[in-house]
Amino acid sequence: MRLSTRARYGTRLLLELALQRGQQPIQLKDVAHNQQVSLLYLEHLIKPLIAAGIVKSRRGARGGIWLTRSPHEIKLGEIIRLLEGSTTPVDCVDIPESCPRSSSCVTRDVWSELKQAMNGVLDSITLQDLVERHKSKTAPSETVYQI
Amino acid sequence: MRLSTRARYGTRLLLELALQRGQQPIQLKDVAHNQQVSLLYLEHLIKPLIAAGIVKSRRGARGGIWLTRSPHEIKLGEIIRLLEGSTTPVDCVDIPESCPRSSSCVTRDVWSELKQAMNGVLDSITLQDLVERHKSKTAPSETVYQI
DNA sequence: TACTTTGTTGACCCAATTAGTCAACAATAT
DNA sequence: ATATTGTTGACTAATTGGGTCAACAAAGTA
Repeated sequence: MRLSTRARYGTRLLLELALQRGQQPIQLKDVAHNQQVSLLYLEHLIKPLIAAGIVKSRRGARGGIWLTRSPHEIKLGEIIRLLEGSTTPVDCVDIPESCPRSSSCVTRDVWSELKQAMNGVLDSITLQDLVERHKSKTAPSETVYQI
Repeated sequence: MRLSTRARYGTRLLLELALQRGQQPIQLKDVAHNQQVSLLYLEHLIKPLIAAGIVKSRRGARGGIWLTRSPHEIKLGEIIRLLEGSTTPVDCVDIPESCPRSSSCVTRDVWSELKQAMNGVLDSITLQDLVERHKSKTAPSETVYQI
């Protein structure tokens, strides 16, 4: 049940875009550097995100990429499903015809519940949530700070 | 985030043992036939289950395998973790040292919540639950039955 | 005892997927 | 023009998943 690096790197890529959200497009090169991921690899990850319209890009000097929507309108589930294909633990949950047992299979029901639980978690968290969590991790409230 | 066939076949194997629970050991050959899975493959799946003590076996004529515990004492989570290694979506959740970002990484926190949600579902279901679900699927109550 | 049955083990293999690189190309700003 | 930056498709390397084979070990049965 491992998550692919596509999904993990992709999430960090988008988090980076959310954190640096501003006027300027952000360069893939910088994201690659900040997140310590190969630029060549990121170039491929970005494709489905652009295709889905979550990210836009501009080529050429001072080009780059940016989020098209506000971070609190982007659910993690959406990202993961996009990069991972689906969150289903087993094909038969999405495509009943892929297995003749589907209608009578009790384990299939369990995998379906598993998928729902996963989506439940992932759809309850937005990019904005990640941004806030990140801020509170890296810059703890001053009242907490001690000598 | 796909479940391996190990976990799926293994679950079905144990369900089969729970359904046929009785005096006689059950032969792997029969399970393979009923579940339409290669016997040669099942032989390997059974190994960790025996090692963990969930299943016992006897060789030779009229040998076979059987559950050592009552089905309502066997959680699905236990089975999956055994066959899949762990339910963690990412190594760093189980082994923080595997990534230098661990302590400050907000995506790691999310993957950790994901793991917990999955374990929550899987640990709330026992083999006995599966047995009952199976029975109610294959032999629906007579009051429901209609002409 | 000899033979049959059944589980056990380790080595091996094949295919698919994942992760990642390279190089040529297309667009855009200066 | 030319620097810069994203885009694309082909390619490769490594890993994993799924599965087979063959030799072996134990336990019953004639």
